[in-house]
Amino acid sequence: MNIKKLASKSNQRRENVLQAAAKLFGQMGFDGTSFSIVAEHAGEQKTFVQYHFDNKEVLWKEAVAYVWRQRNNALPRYIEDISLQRKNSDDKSEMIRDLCRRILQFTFDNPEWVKIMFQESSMPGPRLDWLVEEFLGTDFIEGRAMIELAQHRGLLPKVDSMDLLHILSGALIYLVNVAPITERILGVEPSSTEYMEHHIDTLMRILN
Amino acid sequence: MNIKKLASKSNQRRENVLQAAAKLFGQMGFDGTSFSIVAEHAGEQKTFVQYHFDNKEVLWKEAVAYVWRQRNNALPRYIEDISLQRKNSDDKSEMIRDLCRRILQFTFDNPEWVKIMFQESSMPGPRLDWLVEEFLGTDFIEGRAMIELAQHRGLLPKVDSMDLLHILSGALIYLVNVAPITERILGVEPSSTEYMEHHIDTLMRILN
DNA sequence: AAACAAACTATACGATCATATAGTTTTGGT
DNA sequence: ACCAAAACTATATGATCGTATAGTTTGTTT
Repeated sequence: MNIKKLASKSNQRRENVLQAAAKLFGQMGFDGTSFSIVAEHAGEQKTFVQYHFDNKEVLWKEAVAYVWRQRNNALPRYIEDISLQRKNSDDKSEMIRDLCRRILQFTFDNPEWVKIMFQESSMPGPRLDWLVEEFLGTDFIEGRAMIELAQHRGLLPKVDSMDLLHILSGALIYLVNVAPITERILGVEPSSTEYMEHHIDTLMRILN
Repeated sequence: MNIKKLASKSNQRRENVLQAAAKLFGQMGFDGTSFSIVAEHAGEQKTFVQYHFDNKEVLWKEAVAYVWRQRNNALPRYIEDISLQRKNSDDKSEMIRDLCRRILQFTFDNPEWVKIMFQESSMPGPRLDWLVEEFLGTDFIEGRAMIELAQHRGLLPKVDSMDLLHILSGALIYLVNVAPITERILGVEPSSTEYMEHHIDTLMRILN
């Protein structure tokens, strides 16, 4: 019954709308995204979108929740994988490097979560409050806890964990955020494996 | 005559509009900013704004140029100050720290340039092309040159200069970008001198 | 002071926005 | 087979968007 509901044709159309909405909200922002555009990108009627999502704020919230659901499906598993995968002390540094790699890869594949976070942070208001309460609060706290775990194992320098979280997040996310600019200026593709690996190499060298 | 033009009452009103427009474009994005809102915030009529700036794209470009004019008035001077200020080898590390401090301070005071850069980078198009050609191209090249100068003087680790530029920029800018979030979660004010100094301290300790 | 250009404003227009409501189709239980 | 409810769609409304144009004020030159 639950499965049936999840797999139903209706829900598939609904999910399509959420996917399109998430992408568009990330690209065009809240104001730049309209029911008509979302519907068009999802191959649906505008009224279909409005039927399933009462108003624009509801659509936005559900789209954001959709994005974070994907993020939580992907990233925590990475982290568990990594914390379990402590075979010998040789590949200790390999662990943190792998975590960076996975975060970078996920963010390149699903940049919406960062875009939306930055958008709302640029324009603090009720939507940012909701974001913090719903997702960002725990994200920050868990991120800090992970940093402290890595520090305790000697994988990261023992500086203020919140600062280090910001520095690391910034270094990784900035790469994704300015990727279109870098591509235009240097003529390289920052989302390519080679570029990412090179960037992480540099980051790791600095951290040791 | 030129001075008269710059100081004229008319030009003062025009500059006011540009200031309001820059702030609003940074906060609300291109789509979220309208002639009426800009006019309202500048204390002018909508048609006054439209008279001076033929269309929205012109208004946006002139607002961006206004922001970069301010940035170039402020930052390069800092850099010159710093490169001239090499008294003894003791305060070498103090130089790079001071540069970070000034960039951070300027960005907290004038966050528009980062916001606009990220907005357009999220939604690549003709506006981003214009931004790159007009400002970002030289910014990147000059930034890298400055990193390499600092590396040559032994102030920064000798890793890939472009990567290091991204890492440093990211670490500094991310702090500003998530400041409203940090404030809500930790209850501290990231733009305060104490927080900034602490953050830079951590960054410096990692870089040495 | 007359004339003319530049600076500014009032008004209007079509498009599109978010939203509301009334109507139609599809579905599931009996 | 029937019918009520759920799912979906067609159409309408008022607001605001960017833009255009015609009209008014202001300033300068002669």
